[in-house]
Amino acid sequence: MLSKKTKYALHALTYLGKHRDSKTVLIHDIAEEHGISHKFLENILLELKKAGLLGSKKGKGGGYYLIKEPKDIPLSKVIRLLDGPIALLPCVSINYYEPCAECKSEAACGIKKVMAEVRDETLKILENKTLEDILTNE
Amino acid sequence: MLSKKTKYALHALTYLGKHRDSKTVLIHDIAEEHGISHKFLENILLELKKAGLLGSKKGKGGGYYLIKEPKDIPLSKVIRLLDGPIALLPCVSINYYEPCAECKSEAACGIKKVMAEVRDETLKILENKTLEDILTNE
DNA sequence: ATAAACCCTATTTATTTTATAGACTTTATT
DNA sequence: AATAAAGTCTATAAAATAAATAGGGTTTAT
Repeated sequence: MLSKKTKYALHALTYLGKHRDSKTVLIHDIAEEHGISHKFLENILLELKKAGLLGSKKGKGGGYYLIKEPKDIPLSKVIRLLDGPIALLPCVSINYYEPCAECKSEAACGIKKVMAEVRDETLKILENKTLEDILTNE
Repeated sequence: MLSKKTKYALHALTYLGKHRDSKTVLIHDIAEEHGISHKFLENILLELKKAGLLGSKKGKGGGYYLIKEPKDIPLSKVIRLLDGPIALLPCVSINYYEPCAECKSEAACGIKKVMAEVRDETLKILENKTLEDILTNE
């Protein structure tokens, strides 16, 4: 399951995607729309900005705006950013690799082999679905 | 990512799958092989038993054994048992459905729609991969 | 000058996961 | 019958992670 962080990020991105005509959108408006804590959302939007998905304008009249095309924001990107690995096991993660303590030989581990396949197939799905798909369903 | 519980369950099932010639296998042996806490593993095996994947024999000379064919134990089953939902959001979970607090209308939620598709495709993968696939890779 | 809004870091609180403990039951063996 | 080995069950503690809060800082329109 996705963390609330990621879920809220998706809601925020969707909201921003729907309001691309406005120059900027206030954290406050997104938070209110979904009943999310303003401060919590603030941290999330900041992360999305640092990752290059959002732009912002400071000061009075400021706010956030989408900086990328919705079709160029795959679910895989958002999930990795806020939740971490897509792989089901650390030993098979592309971006967050770590060995498994209980595994004697990674080379001979059937679980690892199968999980690498699962990862590849899952990745196909999550790279293929983008914010655009969400927006066309709203 | 999978919890350690699920990961250990997979190791245990793999171990049991490899030792189907023995009548029973001791918790102790599996725990030692993978350096897992005996007591923690005990709880996990009990769950697997209650779910009908394993059989057991009590008392001296007792232990656990696989009760199902490896090909009839899909990853989806093990994951659901120990980790819960496969879906990325509660509002889209088949076995653990819960509404999302921040969602005004589930019917009109693009995130939900897309996540339902992701769930379906993920499920295909996880129902298709079984303990047998792990065993043939060991 | 002021107020509105994002920026940044740290801390606290809540929740979940992981691990441990211990008493109970069953069964093979002597 | 006694004993020891092994699974059963429930509860609790410890650790880790996620969620939320706090508060001062910076920028900018008016």
